[in-house]
Amino acid sequence: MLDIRFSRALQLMLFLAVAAENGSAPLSSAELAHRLHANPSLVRKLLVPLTDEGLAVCVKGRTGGARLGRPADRITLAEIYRCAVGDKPLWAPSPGVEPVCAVTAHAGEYFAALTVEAEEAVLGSLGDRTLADGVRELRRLDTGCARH
Amino acid sequence: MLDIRFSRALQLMLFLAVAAENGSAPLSSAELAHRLHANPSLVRKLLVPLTDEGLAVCVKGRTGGARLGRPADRITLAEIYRCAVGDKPLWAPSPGVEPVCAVTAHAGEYFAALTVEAEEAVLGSLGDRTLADGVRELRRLDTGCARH
DNA sequence: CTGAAAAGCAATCAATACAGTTGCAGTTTA
DNA sequence: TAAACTGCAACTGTATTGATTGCTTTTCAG
Repeated sequence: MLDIRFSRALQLMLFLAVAAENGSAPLSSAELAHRLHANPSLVRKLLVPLTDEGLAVCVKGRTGGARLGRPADRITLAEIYRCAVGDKPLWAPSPGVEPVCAVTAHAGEYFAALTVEAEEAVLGSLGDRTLADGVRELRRLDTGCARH
Repeated sequence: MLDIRFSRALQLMLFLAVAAENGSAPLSSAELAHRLHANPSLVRKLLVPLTDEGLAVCVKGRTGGARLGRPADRITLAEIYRCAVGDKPLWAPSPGVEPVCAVTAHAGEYFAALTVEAEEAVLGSLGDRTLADGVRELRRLDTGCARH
């Protein structure tokens, strides 16, 4: 399954982060949609879990829009990941019907433990990076390229 | 999407591992299919990448079937994972069309780096465990349960 | 106070990856 | 030589999820 939700959510938060740096007004879903090449309604759907967790804040009404819920250096990519994929496990277990032997009886259990461990590894790697780091990295890539 | 290929491949290899321990004949795809509650043809499809990498060996003809390609203590779960999911990245990037600003220009690059790092973390966690460890763990879970 | 501009939300459509099946050709051995 | 396998290609079905549409509600500028 090609899941692009994390990628989308990350890009969205990066936009909000640079807007926060510039002190600009909240970004409307239409503005974000344009930058993401997506539909405003889709952007609002992506924002739901992010606002639920306080990573973003949406203000309604005219002149409304979205902005960061906290400073970018206090938002980790692990948090964004959790919002984007929700409770979906990293890997799905094969549909376990009645086990046919002693070994398979606990295969589901074993696999679940593996999944948890792998997810922790992923979150660990993402937890080391903040949104502010991401913005810095993008700028570095950009200026590095501009030199050529 | 919920990808159950790794789970299936792992179960398959566990079956082969216990068969190897018992010194029994190669397991036919029909036998494996029965234990996995699947179709023999589907099992053979799952076996293709595993045999390509030498983790399993399939012998054709009457009395044919599948067995481990190496001792179970020299097969890591990371190898099984790689076979099961192939080149599919852990996360897919959002379809990157023309970037609209300097920040997004390298977002794909940045995201790819994140993906690689996360994949390495996952493979690291899986690389610590061998198939033999898995069999031991399943037995432990089984006897632990039987005591109650 | 009123209209414009925004978010929020529900229903629905559409693309696609993947699980699963069928059928047959090739191979080996009892 | 026939049975019991694997190998392989083509196909179908379906669930997930990306994406759209069309509303209602909220807020603020003028």
